[in-house]
Amino acid sequence: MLELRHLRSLLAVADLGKLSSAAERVHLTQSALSHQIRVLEARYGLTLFQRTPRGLTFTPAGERLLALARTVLVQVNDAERDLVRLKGDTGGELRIALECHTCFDWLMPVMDEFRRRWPEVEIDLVAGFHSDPLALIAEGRADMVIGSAPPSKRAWHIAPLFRFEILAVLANEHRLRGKRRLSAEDFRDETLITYPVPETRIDLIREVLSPAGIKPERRTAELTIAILQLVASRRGIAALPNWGVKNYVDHDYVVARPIGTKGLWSELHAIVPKALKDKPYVDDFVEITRAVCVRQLDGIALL
Amino acid sequence: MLELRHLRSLLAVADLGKLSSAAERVHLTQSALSHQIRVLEARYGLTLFQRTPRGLTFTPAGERLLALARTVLVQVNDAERDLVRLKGDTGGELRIALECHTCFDWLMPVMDEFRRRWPEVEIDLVAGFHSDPLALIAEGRADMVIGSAPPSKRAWHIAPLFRFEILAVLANEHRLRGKRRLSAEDFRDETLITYPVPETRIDLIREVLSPAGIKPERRTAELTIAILQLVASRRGIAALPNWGVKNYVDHDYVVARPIGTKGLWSELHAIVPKALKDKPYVDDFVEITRAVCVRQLDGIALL
DNA sequence: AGATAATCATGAATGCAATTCATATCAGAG
DNA sequence: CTCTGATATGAATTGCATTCATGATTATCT
Repeated sequence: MLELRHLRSLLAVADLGKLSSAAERVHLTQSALSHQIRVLEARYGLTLFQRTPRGLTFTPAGERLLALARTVLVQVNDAERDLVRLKGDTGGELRIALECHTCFDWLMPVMDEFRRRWPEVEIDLVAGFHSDPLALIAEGRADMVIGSAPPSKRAWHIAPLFRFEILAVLANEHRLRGKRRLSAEDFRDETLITYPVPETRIDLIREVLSPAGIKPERRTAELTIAILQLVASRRGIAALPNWGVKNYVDHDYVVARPIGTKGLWSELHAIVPKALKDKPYVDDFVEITRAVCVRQLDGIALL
Repeated sequence: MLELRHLRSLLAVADLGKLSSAAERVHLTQSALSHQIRVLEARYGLTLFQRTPRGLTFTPAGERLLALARTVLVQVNDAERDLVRLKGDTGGELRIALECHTCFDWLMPVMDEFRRRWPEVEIDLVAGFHSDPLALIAEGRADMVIGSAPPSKRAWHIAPLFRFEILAVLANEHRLRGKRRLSAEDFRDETLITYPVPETRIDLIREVLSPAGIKPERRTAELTIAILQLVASRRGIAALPNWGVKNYVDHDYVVARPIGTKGLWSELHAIVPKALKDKPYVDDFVEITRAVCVRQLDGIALL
């Protein structure tokens, strides 16, 4: 008998293309998923997937079930959200403080979807950037911080969002453009163009340059596009998320290079006070964020 | 985690109002259903039903889940039907022969729904009434007979539909109207108004009157409404299904009385040749019939 | 009232089916 | 030809839904 569990698995396979990754997402082993699919196929006497050594692709029958999964699972989620609402304790506010400027790029669609799902929750951005955004929570001026590494875990509830690579961005004619990847040394005589935040908040400086004892000139700009203009007109180098510059690189406006031998990676988390942890809309915000970002941000990896 | 099994149970409870009957329909024990519901309620921290000693009624939360069940399960059925279609072997014809005239009353909506679901199957009624409808199947002139008791079980596949009571129908001013129930003896000096079919096909005669050696006058009419007119104008007594006369009784056009001490009950089955048994649309036809009839025919009991 | 007949609830035992574990198999890349 | 990364498979295991046996509750009948 068909169960939602099957549909959830199907959706995971569709999203990730491979049994092993899909299995992880639904908290099963690859073997379990394989068995599950085999049972389904036997039940209907149909092949649902074409097996290839690089993953699974859906047959028409598989597609039909997948379509069912998509519509049904959305309805199930909607219903469960309504139940939470019926239970009360659902109103509230969610004032979000950002640790990094680039988050703006994806936050708007997330907030739109959130407002649709939780009309009775007041969601807002805390204006401006602060040296210690976590303090904003402590002071009661924010409810959630979206930012990097979790600090103590004791006082806060931390929901992992995703990982992304920070790339060095160069002008097309830059002297370093020939290099496959940049090292700390390469930054020595360059001007670094950043958002106007303290050095400790800039991963490149904190993780790479400071340890190497390198302290390049700095110049700041508020907007990503302004930073890119400065880079393109050869005023210096920037370090930006891969998904933030992809479009500009694709259009040959600038070039991007990994930093260090393994690349410079950064993680984003949603941090809320323990008291908010059980508010149902907090989990949902995280879920929406992950879904939206994985869909429209190229080159990120969910945590 | 919510599963379709839960939604199926919910739907059964909604339809039948009682755990024990609902349990039967989903092939579980009453206990299992009770546990299942308790798990659901615990999961959402909500009460889904108000318990009364005469059954369960839905709370708003329960209603919400029930609404989900209704939409989702329809979609699941549609999808599964599409899968069957994708597998092929789905075209065909379904020529139905009726054993009793009253079946017309519910057959049309059933056929409408069937055509919607199986557009590629040609469904038709075999015209006219025949003394031995099963012979029509043998002769290849029909694919399904809807009628009473299964004859041999060897040669045919039999799907039970429902049970209903046959009531004696009297004019409002009839001399027998004072009696709570009618016995065979009561028919002795009456005229029996029936459809124009052989005596052996009339349950009242076969089961009640013949055994008692009573042979009343007969008069026939083709249409139910014509029979009722004859009854109302005191030309005789008729014996008709409870659901067929309910409306007329409710409007005081005629009165209806049970026959014999236990009432006279009849069963309807769908009979198909073994060869057709595995055609997917045959099962679906039966399912549609049962669903439509239980919804719009008052006083029947599914078999 | 008291007994009766319905209903649902509950806890422990059970059993089955989904899952895991360990391993095989397969295809393509280097 | 091996190594890597994927799925498949069979047997063992386990988790959890289900059953069994009984209790609790409440309306109905006498």
